[in-house]
Amino acid sequence: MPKYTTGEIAKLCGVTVRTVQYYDTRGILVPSELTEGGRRLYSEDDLKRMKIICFLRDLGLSIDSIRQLFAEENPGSVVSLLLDQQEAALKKEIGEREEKLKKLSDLKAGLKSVREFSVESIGDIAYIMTNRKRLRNLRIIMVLTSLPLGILQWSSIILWITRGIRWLFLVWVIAAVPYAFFFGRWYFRKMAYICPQCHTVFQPTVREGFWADHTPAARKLTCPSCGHKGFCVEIAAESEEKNNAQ
Amino acid sequence: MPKYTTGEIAKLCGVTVRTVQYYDTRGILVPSELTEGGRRLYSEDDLKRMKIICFLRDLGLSIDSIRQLFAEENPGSVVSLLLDQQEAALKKEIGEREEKLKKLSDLKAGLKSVREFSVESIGDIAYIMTNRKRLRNLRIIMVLTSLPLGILQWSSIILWITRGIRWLFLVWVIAAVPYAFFFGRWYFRKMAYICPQCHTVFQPTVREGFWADHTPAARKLTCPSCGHKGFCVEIAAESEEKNNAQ
DNA sequence: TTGCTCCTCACGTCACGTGAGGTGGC
DNA sequence: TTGCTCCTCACGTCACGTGAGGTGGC
Repeated sequence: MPKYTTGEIAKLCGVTVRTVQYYDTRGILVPSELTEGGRRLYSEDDLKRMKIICFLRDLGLSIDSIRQLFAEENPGSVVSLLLDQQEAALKKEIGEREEKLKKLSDLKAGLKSVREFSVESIGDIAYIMTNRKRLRNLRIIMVLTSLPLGILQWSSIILWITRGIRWLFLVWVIAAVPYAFFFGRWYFRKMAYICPQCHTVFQPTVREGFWADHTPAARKLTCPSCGHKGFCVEIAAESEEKNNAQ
Repeated sequence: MPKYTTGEIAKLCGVTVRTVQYYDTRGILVPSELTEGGRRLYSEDDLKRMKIICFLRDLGLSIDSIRQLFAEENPGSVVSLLLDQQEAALKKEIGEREEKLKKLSDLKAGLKSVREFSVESIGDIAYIMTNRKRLRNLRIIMVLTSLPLGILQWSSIILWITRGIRWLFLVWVIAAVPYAFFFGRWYFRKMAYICPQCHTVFQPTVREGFWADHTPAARKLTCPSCGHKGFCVEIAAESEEKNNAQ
């Protein structure tokens, strides 16, 4: 019957000597013999056991789980439980990492649109990312509520040009003015803007916001905190309950 | 300017007090003020910084990476590098976990075919799994080399039955006998079997293997180690170089 | 005798969690 | 004064890696 030293076991199983020693101290692979000098000697069975241990570790099972399995009277029932647990754990870990990857690529995309990068830009982008869902919802509401007026606007213009009918255009104007007034109030209460200079989140007055130059995602405003005037990214404002809670 | 305590910062960022304190000792979020009693006080800027830290930690960046980013003179160049590294690391981790999942489901499938489970069965299945590729290759070679003889066999039988021509069958017999002889020698040098009793890997004599009862994956053999007679799973033997190396 | 292998401490890793025992601040 | 929060050690987590200093075995 051949006997293996620590180093031989390690080489045969593709691990370090330290690992073999460690499994001894953890009690999952105790050498079946010791020399007078205190050196570990492993039997053929020990080697087989070590290979099983390495295989299970390679699946990600913890040392305690492996010990449990070896200690169990009828391991058949435990093994499938452990494997199912491990499968679930691995799937969860993969899910977490995929979520992180998603956030990473969002952040990267966000960074591309930043002109002058500073570490604080990351905060802005993070803020934009977390509020994006609410922002999208707000924009959908916005488009839907202004749709009837839009249709009215264009049909009245077409009628005016093609048939010379002007009264529908007048109807639109009469409808549009109060709509713009109430809509503006609603809109600038729901929206907020990030100053690219001092990274403060602020809400402009309705008047300033309404008349400000803007793109689909930003608006040229003056930051009330630092006085900087420039295009500020639009985000959804914190919800009112939160503001009240403060 | 409001000042935040450790607990407030923790609550606003969704972490524990201990984490906020820890970031202080690690030097990535040092409070801008201390009370006379030694309590930490954080400014508005500290809060913003903490939010950035939490966001980056949520992507999986290490504390040292984050420190690096804050310390950098022009962080724009570093940030994309760090994010790319992190993306690669996450993808690698996902890949590793998917590999483990694959092995797990292979092991589960293997366990289903085991009648009487013992922990050693795991070793057998692990062994089968690692050798499976070579086994498949050997079986492909086996099928391909025996294909011409098989065609000869069946065409000779058909000719005999339909037209009464017997000489082709004789040709097959003359060809098949030496083929079987050499093929058997080759086959049982390449294959090995696992004893279900003592889990030893062994190679039978050509004679025993050749005449043994068998299924596509197992063969009824007597284990030279423990004397157990029963169906032993077929695997690819260790390659000869390895045997010589021992 | 000379390398080589192995031995046992003992500390380090990473980002905190968990008490213990004490104290600040409303 | 009473809770509540916060403070600083200091140890634990998990599976080893990495020396240091010493020794066994061919």
